[in-house]
Amino acid sequence: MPAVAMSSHTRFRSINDLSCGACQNKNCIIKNNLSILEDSSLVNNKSTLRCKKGQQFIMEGAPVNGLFFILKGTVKVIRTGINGREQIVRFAKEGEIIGHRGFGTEEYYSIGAIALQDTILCYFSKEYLQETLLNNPKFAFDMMLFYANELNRSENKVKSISQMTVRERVIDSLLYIHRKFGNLNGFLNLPLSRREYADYAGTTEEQVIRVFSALKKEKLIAAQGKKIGISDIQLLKREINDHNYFLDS
DNA sequence: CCATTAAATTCAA
DNA sequence: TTGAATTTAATGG
Repeated sequence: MPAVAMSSHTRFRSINDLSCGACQNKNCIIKNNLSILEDSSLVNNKSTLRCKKGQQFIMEGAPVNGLFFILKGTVKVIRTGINGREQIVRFAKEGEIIGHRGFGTEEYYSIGAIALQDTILCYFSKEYLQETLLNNPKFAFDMMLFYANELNRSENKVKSISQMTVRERVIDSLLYIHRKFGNLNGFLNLPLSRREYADYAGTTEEQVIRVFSALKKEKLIAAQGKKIGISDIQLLKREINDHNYFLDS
């Protein structure tokens, strides 16, 4: 009789089969090209990694050997600043790529990545990726589109951090989370601490708390602990549009 | 920035 | 399922 802890939600679904063929992920570039890639050395040599919540699976400065795809869960990508301040570069969800330069000539990671929830990752080695990209134009094209989008988003973020006020940056962050992760029961479908909002918006935890309090008073958002609900998305959007910022991604 | 208090989450029995 | 322990939020100096 195996004494398994019942307290943790240990539901063993059919996640036993982690092969690309069994994957349900509609966003994954590899999954979407599986007709071409099936039985390729890339797919057959991938490895999977399970991360617990809060676990860091890419350390800044560690050597690069490949590329991670998220099979399940969410991840934050960070870069540590000069004073030890952690800047969240982006949040990533199922189907997205972590460690963008994993197949290039880069030798060491310039970013770190931490699981926000229990997460399953697929890991593809640099060698097989390079081989596959060289041989499959369609796959290479899809990858290029993904990278172009990321670059666009990253450039927008630079602008927002340098030109917007704290309040606008916090609102921008809320809208970004809403866009990307959507709502669940009227709350944003990704629980983040105020510190994480601060690290993403490029401000401090206190500032975020104060902006949240103001927004609550103005009935633009609702907050219960870590759960944030957006009450009036139109007004929020307008507030940053007036400062001539828009564009989705 | 830090200290205090209130509130929420986690953990283990 | 509960409540004690720990972490996180909120406020004011």
